[in-house]
Amino acid sequence: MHAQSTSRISLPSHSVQPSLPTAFDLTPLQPVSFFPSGSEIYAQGEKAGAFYQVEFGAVRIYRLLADGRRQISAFHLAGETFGFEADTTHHFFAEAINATGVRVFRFATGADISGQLLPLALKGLTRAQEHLLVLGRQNAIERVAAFLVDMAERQGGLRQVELPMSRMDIGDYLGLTIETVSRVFTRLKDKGVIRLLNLRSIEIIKHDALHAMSE
Amino acid sequence: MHAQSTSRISLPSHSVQPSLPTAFDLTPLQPVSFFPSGSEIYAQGEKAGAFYQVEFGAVRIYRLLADGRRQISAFHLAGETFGFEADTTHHFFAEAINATGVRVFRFATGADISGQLLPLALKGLTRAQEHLLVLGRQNAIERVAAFLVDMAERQGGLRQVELPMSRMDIGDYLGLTIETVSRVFTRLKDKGVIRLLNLRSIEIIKHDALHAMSE
DNA sequence: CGAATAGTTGACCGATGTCAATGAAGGTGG
DNA sequence: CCACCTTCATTGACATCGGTCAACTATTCG
Repeated sequence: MHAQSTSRISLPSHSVQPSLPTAFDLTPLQPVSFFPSGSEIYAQGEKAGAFYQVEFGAVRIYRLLADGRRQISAFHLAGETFGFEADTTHHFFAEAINATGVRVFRFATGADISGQLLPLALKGLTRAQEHLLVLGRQNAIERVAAFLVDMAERQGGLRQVELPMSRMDIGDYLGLTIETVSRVFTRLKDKGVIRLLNLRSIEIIKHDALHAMSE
Repeated sequence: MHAQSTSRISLPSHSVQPSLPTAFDLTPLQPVSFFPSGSEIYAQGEKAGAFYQVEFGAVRIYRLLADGRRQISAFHLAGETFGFEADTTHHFFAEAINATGVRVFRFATGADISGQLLPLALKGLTRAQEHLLVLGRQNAIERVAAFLVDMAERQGGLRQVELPMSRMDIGDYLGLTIETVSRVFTRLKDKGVIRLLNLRSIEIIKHDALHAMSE
């Protein structure tokens, strides 16, 4: 299920806002690796030694329990960076949710890139800690509302929000089952808070109400 | 409820294992600030500009929802470091759980300490992401078992484990109520997996069983 | 020693999970 | 381009785990 990380493809027409303060000079102009839908970018236990920036598409980061229960700790959209680890081993799985282009930055051992990596790591830490509040203390409606607000903000705050991931992915991110996610979507629709344009995109009708629900 | 961060106290007799690879040369020999039980070390919204190393005692990091629900994202024990933020503002509260001594490292704006901070941030990130799995996908017994295993490991893997925090703190860390935490402790005791020596310390009788429960 | 605080236990309830049936959407081959 | 099939999502009935409320017990601190 490994992606062919050799193929070079041209950049997509829609621009990607750079999340990095300055261009990385350690490895200039990395080629973009293409990962088909569902393919693995790296696996738990593998040797780490690079980080990754999404050019287009979307990525899920997750962990598994022995019996198959899955927790998605993060989604990464275009422009976002992931894959750095505390030691030289990956502690999580990374998979392409859709057809996804990823720029891989390998770093030579010894090269000091902590200045560039630290803000990214701290951002990720804050994000993870905020997600802990959602999983630990919010009910199903609040979780879904928080998720939709977050996705909307990361897409520029537009009314229409694209959800590149399945209901199962959303459930595994929010600590819910697909049935509960589906029921909450229906409730939000019935309340007139959102509209379901199709399975993978929604329109936020009452932004304030949604924001209030997410606490 | 602010602690007097001026008082200097002598180091405790029991040694503190350093979690920092090398001594921080930016601000050598920081005094230790003392925080009485329950006092605030910093608050959400406050200006950040330092990080903190626990000398003795224990610290809780948490966030609140508007209605008072609390999620503790981390406990920090002797030797551990906390308090760095993605921007110049604290996003969480930090409180002393018990009488606690903290070494405060202020950094001048501009000073590049990313080399020292990055490994700490990455460790925290991995910890937070692993905690997401617990909150998102594990039931009450598994959560408490995982908590006890973690506390035991952080205290050197001894049979006897000190729990410096209250049942309420444990509940707010694990996304459970105090009643559920208490019931799980009782069940683990009845199964002969642990013994309750007193309210704040337990003995692990069947370490393998406990580890298996935590998945 | 007594009051206040923290923890335990029990009865009951409700939110969310489980299991199952139905419906919608997307991909593939004719 | 359409029909079929597979996959994904929705909806309903029911079960269960953990929360809520309340009473009781233990511990700590003045």
